[in-house]
Amino acid sequence: MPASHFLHQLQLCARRRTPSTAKRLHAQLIKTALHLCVPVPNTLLDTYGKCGLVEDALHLFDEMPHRDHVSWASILTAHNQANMPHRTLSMFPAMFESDGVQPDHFVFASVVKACSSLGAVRQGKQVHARFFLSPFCDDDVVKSSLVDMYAKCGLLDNARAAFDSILSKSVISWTAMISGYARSGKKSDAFEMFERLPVKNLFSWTALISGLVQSGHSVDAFYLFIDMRREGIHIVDPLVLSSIVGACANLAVLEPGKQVHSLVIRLGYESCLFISNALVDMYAKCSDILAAKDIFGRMHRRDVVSWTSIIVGAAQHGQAEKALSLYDEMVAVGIKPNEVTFVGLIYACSHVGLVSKGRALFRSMIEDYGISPSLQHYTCFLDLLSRSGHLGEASNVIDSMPFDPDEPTWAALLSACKHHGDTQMGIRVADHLLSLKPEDPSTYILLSNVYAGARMWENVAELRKLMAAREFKKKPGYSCIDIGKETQVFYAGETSHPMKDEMFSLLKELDAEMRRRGYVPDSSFVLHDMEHQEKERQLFWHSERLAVAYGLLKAVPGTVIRIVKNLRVCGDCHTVLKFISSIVKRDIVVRDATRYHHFSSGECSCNDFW
DNA sequence: ATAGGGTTAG
Repeated sequence: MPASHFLHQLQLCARRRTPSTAKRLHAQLIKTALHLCVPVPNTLLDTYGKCGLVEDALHLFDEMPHRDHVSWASILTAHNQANMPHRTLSMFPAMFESDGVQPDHFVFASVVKACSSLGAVRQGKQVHARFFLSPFCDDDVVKSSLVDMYAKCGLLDNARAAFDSILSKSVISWTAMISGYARSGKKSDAFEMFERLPVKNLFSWTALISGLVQSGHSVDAFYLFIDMRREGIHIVDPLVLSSIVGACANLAVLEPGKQVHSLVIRLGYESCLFISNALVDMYAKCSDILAAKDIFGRMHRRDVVSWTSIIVGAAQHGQAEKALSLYDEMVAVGIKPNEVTFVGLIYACSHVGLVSKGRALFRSMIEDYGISPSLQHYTCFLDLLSRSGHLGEASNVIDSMPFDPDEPTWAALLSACKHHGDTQMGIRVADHLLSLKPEDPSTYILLSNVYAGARMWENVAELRKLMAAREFKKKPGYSCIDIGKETQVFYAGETSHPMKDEMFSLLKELDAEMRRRGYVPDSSFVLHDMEHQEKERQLFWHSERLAVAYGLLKAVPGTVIRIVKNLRVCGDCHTVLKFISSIVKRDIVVRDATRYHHFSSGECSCNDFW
């Protein structure tokens, strides 16, 4: 059998990604002693890489008596493809230091890509300099990868300079630049480039749409997706679908989410792993945890993202025990948790006050899985400790952690001091928090309550001065509710709605019944300086109450009322919604800025902590 | 023989 036959077979195998065939061909090559004939070793290396067998590729690479720039390009690319860009960068210097081989344009492209996936600007710039001085400095492919590298590192001007230096711009160069602008939230630049792009393919549309989703412009992304469908672009690859499912998740819009889901089914991508993962997350974020569980239950294959999505979903919906039992199942089937999984797990423990379980998980994360805790892990853990009254331990953790605590961290501790009546510590924390010049209006409410509780009026006065000086604008609160196919948005204090009279009398009626059942309005959640009566009136017109009233009037009787709020639910509305759920015997689900509240028979899934 | 753009969980 001639060597050319084997080369052909290997290339076929690389294209079809069939690792077992690769190994069989390798064995046959050794038997026929062809495995040393140029270019067989390099082709084998490439095939192993493409089949996902990096370790075998590396073994082969180490044994090679003679390595040229093609061998190097292949092994570096293999590591990129195996999602090990770190190894690409750590191996690269040995190319000239040990083998005396200079990088060519293929090698440059691979190394720049590795810098790009790691966000390693410093090394990226070094490679750029080396490329600039090399004989390959005119190569447009390397320049495209530089565009991507700078854009991913947030250096849009450098990316643009690289883009402008490309002599003959391909659709790939354009896509890299558009994606860079979109991901960085430079919406108008992204749109302008996209308009100028002469031929738009699925890749270019996907780059713009997914970039916008990542930078929080999910509404724009959604409308673009509709344009793309109208243009008749064939969705031959499901990646754009995962972005658009993600857009529905970000916006917490269940109806459009369901429509996208049915499109996914029509196009035949429902069983694609990362699409199912995105769907699980979308349903959880749209408050339909049952649908999320259903998708998860029907998945043929589940990876760490699938498990983490459902664990985080269960935790956020107040189902802590479920989250923890899912974790046991996940470990039992041999899936290794990662740092995101532990965020969900510690969050779950914090929800139900499982202190020792949370401590054990925090330790296990470090000791069993070698994950060093991030600020987010510390924040979850601190939340757990302080909520359950372990204030001293929480304060020790703050002192010993390798991060500077931020506003939410101190605020969580302060809220716990208030809740557990530790005035001494509360005042210390409050003073510290105040010195950080907080940004979040809710921090001021908390501080004001703590100082007022301790009768420290001069501090309350100072707080007011500070707020006036900072002139921070309170974001207007709004709540959305879907009735059938239409969405209604309610702003706080809204008085122009066509159904306002009916909503008002319903709320009045419910208010009377609530007071009979022992409800006392808690106006400490109203920030502004005003008369007591006026404060109560303000509470009465909070947007979530308007949305609930509308839902009770318009939604099909007996169905779950789902509301999405942009800010956090205030403490008084939280009490009111619990009362309403028991008075009208309806389940109400509110997704606020930080968590999910399932109100049912007078109780809430968040255990009254939020 | 080898390279560059779009992908899900906090």
